[in-house]
Amino acid sequence: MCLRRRPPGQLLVNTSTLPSDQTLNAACTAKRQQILDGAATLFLHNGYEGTSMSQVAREAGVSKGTLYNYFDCKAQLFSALIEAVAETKLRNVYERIHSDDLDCATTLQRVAEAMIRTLLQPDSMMLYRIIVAEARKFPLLADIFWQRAFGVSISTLADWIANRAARGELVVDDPVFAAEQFFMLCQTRIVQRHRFELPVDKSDAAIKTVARITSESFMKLNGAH
Amino acid sequence: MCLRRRPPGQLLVNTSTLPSDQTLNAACTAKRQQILDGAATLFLHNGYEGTSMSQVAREAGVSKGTLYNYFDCKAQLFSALIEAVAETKLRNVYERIHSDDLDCATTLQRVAEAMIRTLLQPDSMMLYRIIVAEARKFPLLADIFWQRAFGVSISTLADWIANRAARGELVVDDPVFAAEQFFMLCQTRIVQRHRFELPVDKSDAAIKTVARITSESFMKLNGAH
Amino acid sequence: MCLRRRPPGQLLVNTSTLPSDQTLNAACTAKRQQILDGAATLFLHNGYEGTSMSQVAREAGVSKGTLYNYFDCKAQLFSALIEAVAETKLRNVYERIHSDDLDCATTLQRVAEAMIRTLLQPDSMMLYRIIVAEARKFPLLADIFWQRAFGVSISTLADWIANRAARGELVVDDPVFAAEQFFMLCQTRIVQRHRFELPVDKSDAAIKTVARITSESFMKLNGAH
Amino acid sequence: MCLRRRPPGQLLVNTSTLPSDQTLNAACTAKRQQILDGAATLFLHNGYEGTSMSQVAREAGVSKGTLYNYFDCKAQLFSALIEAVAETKLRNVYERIHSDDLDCATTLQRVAEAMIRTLLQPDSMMLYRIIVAEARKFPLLADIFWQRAFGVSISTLADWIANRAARGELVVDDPVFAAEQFFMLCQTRIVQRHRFELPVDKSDAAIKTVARITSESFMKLNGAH
DNA sequence: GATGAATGAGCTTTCATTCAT
DNA sequence: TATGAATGAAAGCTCATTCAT
Repeated sequence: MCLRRRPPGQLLVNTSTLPSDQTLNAACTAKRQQILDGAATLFLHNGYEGTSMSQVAREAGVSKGTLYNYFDCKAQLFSALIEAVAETKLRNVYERIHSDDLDCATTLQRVAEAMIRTLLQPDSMMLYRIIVAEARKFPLLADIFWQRAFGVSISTLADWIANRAARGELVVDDPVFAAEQFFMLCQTRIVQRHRFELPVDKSDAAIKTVARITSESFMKLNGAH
Repeated sequence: MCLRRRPPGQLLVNTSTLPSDQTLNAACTAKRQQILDGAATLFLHNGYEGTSMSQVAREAGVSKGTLYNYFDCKAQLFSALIEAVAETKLRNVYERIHSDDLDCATTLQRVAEAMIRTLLQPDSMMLYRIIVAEARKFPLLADIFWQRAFGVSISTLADWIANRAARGELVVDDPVFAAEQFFMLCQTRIVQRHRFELPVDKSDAAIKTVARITSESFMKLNGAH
Repeated sequence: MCLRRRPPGQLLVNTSTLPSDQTLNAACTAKRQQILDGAATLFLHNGYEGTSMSQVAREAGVSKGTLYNYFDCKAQLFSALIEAVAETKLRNVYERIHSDDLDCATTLQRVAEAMIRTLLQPDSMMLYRIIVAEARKFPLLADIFWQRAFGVSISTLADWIANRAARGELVVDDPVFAAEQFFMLCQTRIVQRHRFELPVDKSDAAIKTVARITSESFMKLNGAH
Repeated sequence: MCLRRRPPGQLLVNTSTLPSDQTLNAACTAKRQQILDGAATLFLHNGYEGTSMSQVAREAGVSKGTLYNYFDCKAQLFSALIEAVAETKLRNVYERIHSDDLDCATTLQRVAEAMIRTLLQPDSMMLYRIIVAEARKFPLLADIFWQRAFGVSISTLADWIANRAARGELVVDDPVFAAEQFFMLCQTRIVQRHRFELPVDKSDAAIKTVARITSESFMKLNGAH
């Protein structure tokens, strides 16, 4: 048995025991991916407790036995899934950051807009919900999520900020902290309220406005003047 | 065909049917409170799905039947609990705001510090996790939480900001948005990372530093000069 | 607000979704039959509400999980059982009708006797009790019971009556109504009283007497003279 | 404790222990009637298992404690109720029989019609369902029902038949059996089918037709010619 | 006598996991 | 390796009955 259903304390999933990518042959990987695809649909819709292994098996088109050939238990499947999903979600945000032939304010506004839109996507929103909800049970998960999603965004932006500071366009002591502030400011109003399922204007115009204010605020805080 | 346990759509709990603050007699209230206390311990530790009604009964020292005499179903108990908890959690934050004979920067720094400390408390942290996780299933919950916790903090701060702007100490177009930005900035680094269970310096000094930076940032954005 | 266990209205079990007589493989059918056998014992003894799924599982020698692998819910198991039982119960009655080289009165007396004996069997009696008791909750059940049991008997007898009328041995306007009257007359005294658990002579002789009177009555009502 | 919830064998309620009518003071009787009225509504709508003591208490406007002051257990309350209800239900049927200044056929047709209408009433129908369903568990109940309802009707009609036979209008060997046959014939088609919740024409015309056929049939079987 | 809060066994149903084929 | 039938613990919830007030 892998795990008790309702663990009294922490539910530790040692991700180091996951079959790592390099040692898997192709056929195995294909089936594994098939399972992960099915799992993604369900976990991101219904959460961890709301998804049953039978559902995953059906959705993925494999038997329950096969499921357990590839993943030792539900928690491990979940971990593997979040690992896979987190990686791809915020990619377009920091790709945006690299297109940096524009002035600071404009770039930041575009990044802010991309960030807001990404965070509002149903998948991302659900991912955030799940990670925050299950972070205590799956501490490694949050770590993975941070490293592959938020963390990457922050360090990418921090690098960009340091670069612009070097050029004299910004004046920044701690680029990482500044980047973190920037991402927090992005979440003002729309993202934050949407997380609480509160009614809020999520129109294009509203998003652009928050993005603009965020960019302007950042420039006020860290601009060269 | 057969009754589904997990409804596909929303699980609406009409909180207006909760025994409200009418004149419940003392005995009734005492037992009710006893149940809520037990429920708090468990729900705030293990989340909604992770807590069973049997556990709550045992923890509260009552029988399952008694549980259901006071609350129609698990969802309603949960709702009532969150309602009760949310109310008390952020109270000290906005009480801090009213002690306003100090200069802006100092007041804001104290508010930021109180906010950070509150959000870092295990209960608050768990409350945030649960609300975000279950907001889809319990839309009214998030609403309550917002109205009694975050919402109150924001509008209290917004009022203070408007007041200081009237005095000429701040220059602010949209006091509510400014307040929302302030609270987002409070969550930079420590709170945010703690939510993801990432290692982060949560020392007094670290908290004071983030509070100071937050206050300074706000003043840069909205100060009279 | 919360999910009610007992719906106020009808409990519809769409029997068309029951695994029908398709080509179920042998193993599946064997286990299914094993469950139905256990269910028959209990439901026919204790009725629908008086039988629990745990009891059925124990009686059938399977786990509760297995029960639910074969039947979606208690109502469906019950429906499937009644469907299976109803079919076999009255078969020997209408088989009796086909042996028709005898004169009318003798044939009818034999049919009446078979009918009375069948209706007095503990299983049939209990089946009648259950169907009548649960007809409101399971309208399709009564329908099935009628179509496979009483209905078949009536239409078989009605055909026989029409045939004899064509031969000039009977004079009948409405063969179906005549058949219905015949079956009601069969239930006079012994069957009726037994249904109410009243003391009544159920001896062979008594049965033969009622059968004879029934046959004679029918001939008086519909005989050629 | 009065009775186990799910009795393994028979559920005997010794009705001789019911507080008999003469020894009860007025106040007590009033409350008792109040309870029985509430119980009638529920038991006749939802059956024995489908009715809870809490519901009865609420419907009757008394506390559960009071319920148990007047009736030792659910089974006894149910017994007392059926006893009370059965008595009143078929009264109008045999009252019809006494108005006997008409010719046989007409009287019988009126009695048949009254009988059919009575049996089709929702209360009577439900009473029949309940008695038949619970007869095994409550053997005394069915006895009571027979003695106060069906039995009275039969013996009243049998007396009338004997009287008319003495007048030479009928030729009957066994008036009781003839009466039983008459009541069975009344149940042909409409009543029988309605018991199985099958669709059937329950119009005034249809009822009159069955009543007429029943009367004619009886006259054919037992008329003076 | 009347109340209704409290009890706890029992109900239907779900689901992670195993294992014979 | 893949299957899916089988398991059984545990879930949410009900209800006849008791008893302190």
